[in-house]
Amino acid sequence: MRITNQREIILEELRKLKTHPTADELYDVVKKRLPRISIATIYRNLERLSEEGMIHKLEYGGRQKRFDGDMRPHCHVFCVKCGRVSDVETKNDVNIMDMVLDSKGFKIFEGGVQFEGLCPLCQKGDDCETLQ
Amino acid sequence: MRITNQREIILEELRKLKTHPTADELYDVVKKRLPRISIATIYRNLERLSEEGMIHKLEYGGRQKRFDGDMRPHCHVFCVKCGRVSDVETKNDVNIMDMVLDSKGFKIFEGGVQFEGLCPLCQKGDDCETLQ
DNA sequence: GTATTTAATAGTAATAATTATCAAAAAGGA
DNA sequence: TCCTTTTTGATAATTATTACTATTAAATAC
Ligand SMILES: [Mn+2]
Ligand SMILES: [Mn+2]
Ligand SMILES: [Zn+2]
Ligand SMILES: [Zn+2]
Repeated sequence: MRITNQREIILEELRKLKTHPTADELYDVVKKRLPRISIATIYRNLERLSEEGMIHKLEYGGRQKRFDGDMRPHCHVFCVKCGRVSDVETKNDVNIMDMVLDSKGFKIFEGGVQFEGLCPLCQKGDDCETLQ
Repeated sequence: MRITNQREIILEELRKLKTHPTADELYDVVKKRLPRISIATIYRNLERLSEEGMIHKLEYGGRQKRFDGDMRPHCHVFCVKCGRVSDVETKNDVNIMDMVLDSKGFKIFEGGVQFEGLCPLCQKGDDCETLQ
């Protein structure tokens, strides 16, 4: 995979963020360094980088995918109201993959615990849906 | 909640299916019994039934929502290629909620294990994306 | 039983997120 | 440098979902 300037900066900015941004949220950040970048380039590269195993694509509830530059294994919680995602610190004494008894023919290569909840903002009753 | 004919048949057909159908997949099934039903009625009722806790809405970010008429607690695996969802049988000896050490201000009310993998069709290399 | 109110439906328009397309530019050799 | 391949920016197209609205059906009041 070629390391273009766009690709490098997208990865760099994603890694800086601890917010698990959506494509358009990351677009807003990257635009500050590359004002002429296209949203399509963001989508394309996030897809590509996750294929290459350099970032995580988070397909949790909510209508938008989110992305994570932190490749260390860890759990997430997502807000069922606004879709925000946060890391969760957990005890590390369970091997999830060992729990499977029957996967109905699916080849499983990843398993993780996901929590659902309300983010601090949504707990306050803020209508933060639109900020998502 | 009124029990209309449409609502009843949507619930009935969803419960028959073990496939975790999308709204449009269920639409195709229900149409056989109610040829004049609207896709909007399917969406509306699936939303309503899940609000009432009668069915599960399975949300995978950036993908079509899927629905499950089986309310017994169980785990799912979804195919990262085509989005199909299947039940996973698991050992039932872990209390996920006890694993949390720090949820960064999120109020957590549910936690579950979710698996990612490839469905039997996608393993064969079938381009089943369109059949989804 | 008929009138009035309320909820649900079908059909379709609007919206939001993502993906596809394509000509131009950039990257990486030979 | 010249040639080939990859990537990009701009935008069109698609997909999934939600919103809207006139009509119909159900429930309740009279
Ligand atoms: Mn994370
Ligand atoms: Mn299920
Ligand atoms: Zn929230
Ligand atoms: Zn598949």
